[in-house]
Amino acid sequence: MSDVARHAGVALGTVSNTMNNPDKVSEATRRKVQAAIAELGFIRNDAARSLATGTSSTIGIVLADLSNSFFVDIARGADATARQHGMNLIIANSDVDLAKQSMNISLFEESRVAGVLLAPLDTAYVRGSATLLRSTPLVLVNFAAESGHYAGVVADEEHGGYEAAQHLIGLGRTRLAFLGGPLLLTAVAQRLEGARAAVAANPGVTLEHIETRGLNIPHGRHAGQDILARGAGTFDGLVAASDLLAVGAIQILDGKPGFDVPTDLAVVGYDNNHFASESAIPVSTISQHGEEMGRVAAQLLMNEIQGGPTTIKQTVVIKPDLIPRRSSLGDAWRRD
Amino acid sequence: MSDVARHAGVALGTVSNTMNNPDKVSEATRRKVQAAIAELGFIRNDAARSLATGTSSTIGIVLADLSNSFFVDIARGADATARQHGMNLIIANSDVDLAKQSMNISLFEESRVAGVLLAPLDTAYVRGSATLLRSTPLVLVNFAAESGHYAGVVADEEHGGYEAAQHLIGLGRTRLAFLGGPLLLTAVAQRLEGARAAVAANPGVTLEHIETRGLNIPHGRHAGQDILARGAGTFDGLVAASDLLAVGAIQILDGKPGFDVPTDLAVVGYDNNHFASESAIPVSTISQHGEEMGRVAAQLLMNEIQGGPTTIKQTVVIKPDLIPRRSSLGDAWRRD
DNA sequence: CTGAAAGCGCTAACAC
DNA sequence: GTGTTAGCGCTTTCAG
Repeated sequence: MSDVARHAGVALGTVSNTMNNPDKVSEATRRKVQAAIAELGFIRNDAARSLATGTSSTIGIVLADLSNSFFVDIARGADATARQHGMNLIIANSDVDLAKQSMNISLFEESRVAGVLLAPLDTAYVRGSATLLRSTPLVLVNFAAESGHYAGVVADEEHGGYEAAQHLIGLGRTRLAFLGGPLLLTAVAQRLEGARAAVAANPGVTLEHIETRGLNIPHGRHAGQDILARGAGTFDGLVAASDLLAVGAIQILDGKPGFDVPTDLAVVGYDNNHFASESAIPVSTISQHGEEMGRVAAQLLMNEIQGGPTTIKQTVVIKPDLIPRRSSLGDAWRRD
Repeated sequence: MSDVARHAGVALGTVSNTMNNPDKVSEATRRKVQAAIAELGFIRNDAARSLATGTSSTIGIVLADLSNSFFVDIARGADATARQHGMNLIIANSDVDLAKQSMNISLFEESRVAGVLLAPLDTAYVRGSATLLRSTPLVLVNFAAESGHYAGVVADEEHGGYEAAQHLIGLGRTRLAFLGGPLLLTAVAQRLEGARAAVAANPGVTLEHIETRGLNIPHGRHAGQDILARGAGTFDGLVAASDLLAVGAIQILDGKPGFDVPTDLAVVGYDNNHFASESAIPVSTISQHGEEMGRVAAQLLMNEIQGGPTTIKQTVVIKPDLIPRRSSLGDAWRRD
């Protein structure tokens, strides 16, 4: 930086000021300094800067699984509001690995980011590792903080499950199945609770839980075989805990006599996975609004960064919404 | 850190050593120090550390579009080899925005990462911004550096296009169409070249280019309408420049008389998009091996970080591979 | 605006 | 192993 100062024929402090307090520097000298910066290819050392100021203008987000478009949406939302506040967002991927998640958190902590957003692996696996961060502001995304120690934003999973089941019931379906598991995934358990609540509110409607070992397409295909074995007419409505599950089941069932989708069996998925609308039969789904969750989470983090540790740690709940498509509406649905 | 030293009853230098040169410290004192660290919740300040050493153990990757699973694969591959070398990988998303891309590069440059990987927006839009980085080692992914100033890893797009067309020709198809555009996307242009080369090598086979305005599903649907208008039998094989394009076209064409896929029209896509195997008709595709590209790119970067600026800037070419599925093989194909 | 200087938290080198 | 110290590149303050 002193090179720049010499090259521009100004004082070192003036160089610093043109970068940080441009209004304290006259138009003319500012341009001289910037010319020198460009000429020398000077790049300010952010490590030294944040050492000196004790602050940083970047925030980090730790994502459970980048392969899941839901998390990418969260990151995109967080990035948008971070930029609005003049901050940068950097991402670390835990890749469904608890050890990597811890490393990523430490990484951000040690590099003294202004704050961190954490979209952790599913709750059941995390509970217990209560103390996540002490000094750095931390906001949880898609995870309900137990202790109230952290601010956060979560989706109302139960509401989503309720909406899904209620949609099918509204279409006249009475013999429902809920596809999903394992139940130690709290999101799945809550979605099931919501579906049960909808059924309980509608006399004459039944719901059976078909537990799966996971939420991916192969699990859906496996469950599809089970449903097939139960015989046509056993169910006339299917709530799947994920879009992938729904697609897998549809791949097996649709076309088989007595299992036409949606005539014999109306299907609703969950997540609004990006390809759900492009699969063999576009899947009705529950959208969790990942991008909005990211925006809100980043906003909570900004509050905390500015407000200090006294800021109240609120948890914002985002309501998911139904997006009906062909798998439940049939020909009544049309693309766009 | 001096707090830790006092708390453990050792010298400041010893604390530094237990973290950086554990072998220079006796077992006993090392444990004392670590206990103090845990007790005080001490977190080493990486900004100060990298200021003092002039080095960093994290590398950054700037990705053109996180929504595209190809880039996520690249990041995953890079992360794997970075960890093998004891380094951390942080990600910044350009979100198909040139301005964000520049900001992200500067961000990493200023934070003095050990090196950066850049998977940039398509070449045509980037050419000209020749000087990307001076001081920080930089390796390009999925982009052919013109000047030889940067190391890089790219896919052999022409080979991919050749393979796709050759696959159809091998199946006895003779009236091919190539779907894709705009041609100022160099990847598309090169894939088309490859397809043309395959056709030229096989007398009696023809290929017509149907230009699209983009590579997404709606563009594919639009092109599908065009093909439909041309009448049944005009084409018997279709090479699409992306899986999304292929899916869109199939959505329109399959089922229409004379357009059964693959009987009347065999289709090959490109990218091995994660959902390509789960669409209405699983799409044959060309896989670019994103994860391997990421691994190789990170390895090149490691070489450069260790070897200094004298390291030769090589460009590694990864050959894409055909993954045949139902859209070209028909019933001969079985899942897995 | 200049010029000088203290200090951010750490590493690395020194004599003991 | 200890205790001390210079210095990484920047910000910030102060008198002029």
